[in-house]
Amino acid sequence: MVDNKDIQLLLKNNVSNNFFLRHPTFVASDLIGKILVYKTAEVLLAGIIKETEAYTEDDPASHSYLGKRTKRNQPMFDGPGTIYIYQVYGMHFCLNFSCEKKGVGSAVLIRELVPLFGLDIMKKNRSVVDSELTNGPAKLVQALGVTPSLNAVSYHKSPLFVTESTEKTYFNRISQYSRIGVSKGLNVKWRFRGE
DNA sequence: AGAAAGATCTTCT
DNA sequence: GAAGATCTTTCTA
Repeated sequence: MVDNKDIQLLLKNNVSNNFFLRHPTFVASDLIGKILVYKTAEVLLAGIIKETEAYTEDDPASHSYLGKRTKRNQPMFDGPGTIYIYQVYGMHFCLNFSCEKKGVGSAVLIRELVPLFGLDIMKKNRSVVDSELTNGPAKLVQALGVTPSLNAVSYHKSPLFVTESTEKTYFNRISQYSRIGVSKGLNVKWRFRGE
């Protein structure tokens, strides 16, 4: 938990332009412990990123496998930091940030947050107990009140962005696991989790 | 607590 | 027509 002064400080430490211009496994790992912020005229919400997954073009579990573009996955190719929000199972939405240079289809899925600021609004958006607010990719999207209207928006111009933590590392270590909910690509440990 | 089913949209076969 | 980067509710033990 942080107070108002802390959160204002956090807003000033945006990650650099080159942050997403790397292989998604590096980005996914480095995102652990950083702060995801959603700031609009109405709300200011933030959470510590706890779990992520990387997806690439040569990855059979990825929407961008073999570099194939579709109407849905286009934001994955639109340059580093482009927001990619897709719908899963017909009813939920998941948030990703595109990685690597424009034209390469890769991304990092945000899977879990530790709620940090704006808990009251998150609760209103989800009506569940605190521990269930943002512990899943579709849950955190709902808690933040993010909608697909942000899909394909560049991270630099969006109300949704990532900042450095002002504290030293929030987690003791980062563990790697196989990804969740996929039937292919289970040979790589591209799920990163702060413990 | 753990398993199963239901909700219902996009993509690929 | 089936499967999927999921979550919630309901059932069973």
